[in-house]
Amino acid sequence: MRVRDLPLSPSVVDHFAERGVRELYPPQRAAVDAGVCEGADVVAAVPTASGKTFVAQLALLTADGPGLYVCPLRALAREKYETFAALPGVDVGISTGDFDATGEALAGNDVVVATSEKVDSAIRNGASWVDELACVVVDEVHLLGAKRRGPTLEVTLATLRRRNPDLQTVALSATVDNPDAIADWLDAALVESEWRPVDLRTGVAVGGAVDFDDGTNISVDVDRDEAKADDEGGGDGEGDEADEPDPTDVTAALVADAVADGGQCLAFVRSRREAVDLAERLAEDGLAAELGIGDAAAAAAEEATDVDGTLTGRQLADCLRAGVAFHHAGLRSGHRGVVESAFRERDVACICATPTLAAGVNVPARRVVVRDQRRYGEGGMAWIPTLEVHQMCGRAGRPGLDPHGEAVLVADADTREAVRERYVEGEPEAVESQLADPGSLRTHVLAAVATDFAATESEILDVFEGTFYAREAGAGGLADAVAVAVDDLVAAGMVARETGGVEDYRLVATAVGETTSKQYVRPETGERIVAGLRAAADLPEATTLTAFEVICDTPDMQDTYLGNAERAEIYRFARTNAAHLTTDMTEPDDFEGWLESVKTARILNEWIGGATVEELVEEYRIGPGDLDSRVERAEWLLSAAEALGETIGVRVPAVSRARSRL
DNA sequence: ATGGTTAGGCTTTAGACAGCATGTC
DNA sequence: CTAAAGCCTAACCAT
Repeated sequence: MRVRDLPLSPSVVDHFAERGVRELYPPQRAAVDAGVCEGADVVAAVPTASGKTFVAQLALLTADGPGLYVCPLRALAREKYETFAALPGVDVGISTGDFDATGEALAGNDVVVATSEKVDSAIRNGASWVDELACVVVDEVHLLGAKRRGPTLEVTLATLRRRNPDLQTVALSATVDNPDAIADWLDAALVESEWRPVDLRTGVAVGGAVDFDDGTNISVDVDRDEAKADDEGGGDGEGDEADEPDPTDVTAALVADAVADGGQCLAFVRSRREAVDLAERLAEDGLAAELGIGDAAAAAAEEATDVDGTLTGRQLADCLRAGVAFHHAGLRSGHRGVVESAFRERDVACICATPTLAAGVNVPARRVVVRDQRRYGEGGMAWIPTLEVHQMCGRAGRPGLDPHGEAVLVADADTREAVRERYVEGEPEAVESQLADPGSLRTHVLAAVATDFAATESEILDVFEGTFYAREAGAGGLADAVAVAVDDLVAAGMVARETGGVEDYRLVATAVGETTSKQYVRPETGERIVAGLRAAADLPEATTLTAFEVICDTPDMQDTYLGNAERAEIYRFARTNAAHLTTDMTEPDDFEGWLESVKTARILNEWIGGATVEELVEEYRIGPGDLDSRVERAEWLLSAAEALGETIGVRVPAVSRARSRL
């Protein structure tokens, strides 16, 4: 099947031809056969980089009206925006929290690219363009199973479809265990495929020997570092443990092997620090020395240095000069951008990364090495989900550049079988709805009431009827949980029962509930802010610290790790500033959590007081990127606080002061 | 006394979405 | 239901 046989305009056909796209890949063909070009609902569960974007473009270009492309990451939204904008004759708009092409202008676009939260927010704020859509494409639908963001996605999709029954829905998913359930939910045709444009072989490495799933194997020389080699000579009771090479040495050898062969590599590790350590080690090994990476790498290092004078920045620059980089969420977006583009330009031979890179922007490599398959989480060390490891592995293989991609999981003799079974042969997990989570349900129940979509519990259930959860668990499955959510919201002062008759009442959002929903904060956050503002108004002197304490002590602010060594210091800080804090230290519900909030508040307060990134990063042991994200959230939450203050008629000047100083 | 080594204990641990109204080059 | 690695310090050992 050829592109020019599709119902596309000649200029679009030319556009694709210029990029070498003339023939459809098998999964794309299957999607066309399923009717993506004729308005049919389609779920495509296919591997990363097998041409999902093209399927999205087909749906959006052939739709009879404006289209919406929903994706989970802002960086991804930006990337898709660029590729859609390159299409001839298509007006594209983008709408994400950090980058918004003016609300009303979106109505005029042929295609809008947005994050799911932004679409949800647009619905809550009554944006008109969402009702005029002819087609919605949801990328990475398997995120339906994500703890907090999954419910948003399914409720948003359900709402869009409910308000617009003719809406064509196209959902793109990674390969998961139950794509049929997703297709069933959307009444869509299912396209399932394992096909990839570049073959991928996955192997398990024990020592320097790698066995791939296609029966081939390779071996690499593992240089052990001296310290390990030394203690092997001395130890006697260790037995065969001496024969067990260090996973980091194995990883380094696998990376060096790929690089020596002219390929680029991604190495995934468990923590940020280990990503940095590994990158520094590879740089020291002179990994990319003979690659002639020289000038361009120096330029990238310079760019990294220009971002800030942080320790992280200096480490990154040093690594880049050696043709290596690290990548994790503690990096500022400027640093991430430098690393990503340097890698794409092939000025970097290897990126050592945490999972940020697994699902983010496009950075294909010849070989992917997954050093750690277990990671610390709630409740100790746990296996990383198969889906996630598959996404890391899926980054291997660059079309047109590599004969095939290679993914190598580093194991040892004891774990080899478990790793092989779980990740090489194992199926990815099934996607499960998280909507029943009380916290999520509360926010979406409030949204339904606040937008006047529902005024009774049974109407709320109607709103949720189109949801993945309802399809899986049955319509009545949510009734009890919704009743609890309503009670909670009434108790929180977000929703009121307006009696009309004896047993007859209507649910109405209170002014506070409405503002909370529109500001897109969770009900608990709205509640905490309202209480905080009232308390702040009673304080003899509310300062910017007060404002920060209030917004940091909410579930919408990410918490900041509080080390044992710092705890006493933060405690003292809280005591000496007790007059400016809204919480009585002697009887907090969650003292530890509150102390963490105080730490975050203190950081933000010093930030507006003129402290530099360098100082704060040093003093509070957080990454530069962590500071940025907290500042960003603080801006949002302070504006929510201002809006809430207005609706309850409590003015706290410190809130506005803090906000303008940010 | 000095220097070096080791055992044991303590600390730390992935990621990232959202509002809104103006002003500016 | 589930951990592991780095760093610091104190103790210990050899010279």
